[in-house]
Amino acid sequence: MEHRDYFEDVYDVVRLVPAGRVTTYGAIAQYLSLRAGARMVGWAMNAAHGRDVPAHRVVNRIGVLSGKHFFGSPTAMQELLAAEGVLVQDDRVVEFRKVLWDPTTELQ
DNA sequence: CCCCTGACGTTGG
DNA sequence: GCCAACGCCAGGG
Repeated sequence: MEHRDYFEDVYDVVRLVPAGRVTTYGAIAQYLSLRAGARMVGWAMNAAHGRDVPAHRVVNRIGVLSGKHFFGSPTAMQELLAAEGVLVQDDRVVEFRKVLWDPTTELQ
């Protein structure tokens, strides 16, 4: 992958996540070989507001909705996921392992 | 320039 | 599985 603005690279990957599936900050960082790491993927998402990016499909490594605070209401992220068939309970994605979509293994 | 704080993750105990 | 310590880079104070 090129050394273009990596924020854009992150957004491109997030846009590839199918509805009904979720991915993680770390998986994206690994797929793009970002030396910066998962933390900067989170930073990129921070700047993704208003952009055409399905940010609700990105959760942390154990399936927790760590970014829900950055959505309009406390339940907005969960509702967006539920509308796509991804159930959330106690801020955690139900059956996380099954709905996880890892670009490194899915995009070949 | 130093210190702290993150939409994070790995490692070691 | 839980917790603490780091590593990571960008911004803010």
